[in-house]
Amino acid sequence: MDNDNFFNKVYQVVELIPHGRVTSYGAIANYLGSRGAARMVGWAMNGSHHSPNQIPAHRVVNSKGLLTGKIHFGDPGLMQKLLENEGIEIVNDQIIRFNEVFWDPTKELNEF
DNA sequence: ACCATGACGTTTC
DNA sequence: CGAAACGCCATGG
Repeated sequence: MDNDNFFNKVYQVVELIPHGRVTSYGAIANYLGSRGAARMVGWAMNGSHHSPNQIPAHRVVNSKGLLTGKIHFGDPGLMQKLLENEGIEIVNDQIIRFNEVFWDPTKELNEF
């Protein structure tokens, strides 16, 4: 049984993403302590289907705000639809005002 | 134990 | 500004 592994951390952070906000793989990886572990975040999302909870992976995009993982949703376009449903504008698979909807765990979750 | 892959990121040419 | 290469860490075979 795995609980405190890298994956679970990613799941937690992704589930903590507020409605109408998005984050990037690198941001999560950085929050986990691994700067270059962005790939692992994506890998974790790949196993998100294994998670007992629903992982809003559609709120996780790459640093460019591009919906790179939309293909893994089963049907491309679903990811964009979900994001648009939350008030996020997307054009050409790219998030508009990505800087405004960007939610950084290391910045938001990090209390000071 | 080693090699290959992966929904990325940063740096360099 | 655009494309390519390297780096990064973890999982799977």
